[in-house]
Amino acid sequence: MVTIENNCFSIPQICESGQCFRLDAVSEDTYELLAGSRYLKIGIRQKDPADETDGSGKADVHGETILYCTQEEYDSFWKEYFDLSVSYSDYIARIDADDDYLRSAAEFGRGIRILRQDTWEMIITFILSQQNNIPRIKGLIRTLSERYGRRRETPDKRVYYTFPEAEALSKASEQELRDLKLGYRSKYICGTAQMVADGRISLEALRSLDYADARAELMRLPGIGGKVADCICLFALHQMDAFPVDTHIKKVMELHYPEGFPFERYKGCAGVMQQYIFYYDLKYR
DNA sequence: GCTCAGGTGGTTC
DNA sequence: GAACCACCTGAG
Repeated sequence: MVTIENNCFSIPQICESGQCFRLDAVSEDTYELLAGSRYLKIGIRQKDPADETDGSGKADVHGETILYCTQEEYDSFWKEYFDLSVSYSDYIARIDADDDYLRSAAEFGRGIRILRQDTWEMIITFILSQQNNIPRIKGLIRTLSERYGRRRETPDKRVYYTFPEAEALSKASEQELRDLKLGYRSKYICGTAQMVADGRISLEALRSLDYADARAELMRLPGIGGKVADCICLFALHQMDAFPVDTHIKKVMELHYPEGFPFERYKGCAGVMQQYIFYYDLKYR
């Protein structure tokens, strides 16, 4: 069991930030996370509610997060996964003092972190995300895992399924996937799984490319355009200059940054700013 | 019935 | 290269 006290680390906020589709609340103060073939139970302990005065939803930022894993598992995997060796306060401190909108967004979502998730899992997840809503995406991933993943048990003897390997998915037919309600994305999943399984795209090689090259390489896969490639670059490859622009971000950009977003100023952390904006817009819209 | 949900790919001008 | 449009599905 590992306890983390961090001002900029909130599992509920990460859960709602839309970067991870296998993190769910199972009770008010307990979450379950599936990552690749791993499972993690997470407890949330609030600080004294009397400390919270404005009821703005920031309450969960200050408190303790309990990861139900060994110190060794934390050191070797989860610490990096949650990007906990990096100070997000430093990112927030870089925000333009005159940019009221971004300052508010960052304050509102200060518990968000950019996770370092599995590349293959993000590729499939964000192909499925197009023209789709979050609950349905989660359902499709669950279905795919149950059908093509491996059955496992948690320490509490609860059953879960690992994320399907490219090899396993490459053997599925388009019709099989359509029957699972993936719709027109079925063809993309088939094509992508085959290209990864037979080595036409190397996931390992993606890690060593810079942002522009990784993005271009990802876009060779069917069903992956600029937006989805940016999501994979940010949430899996940790390319912090990736700035996925979906319909919501596009509207915010038009409204608050008609002259263009200052990417130069936020070199190395534009993706974090995107997440603050996305989450703020999602919750405030 | 119609629109919309975190888009992509193909066609057209 | 910008502007269409089809594409599965389920919820409101």
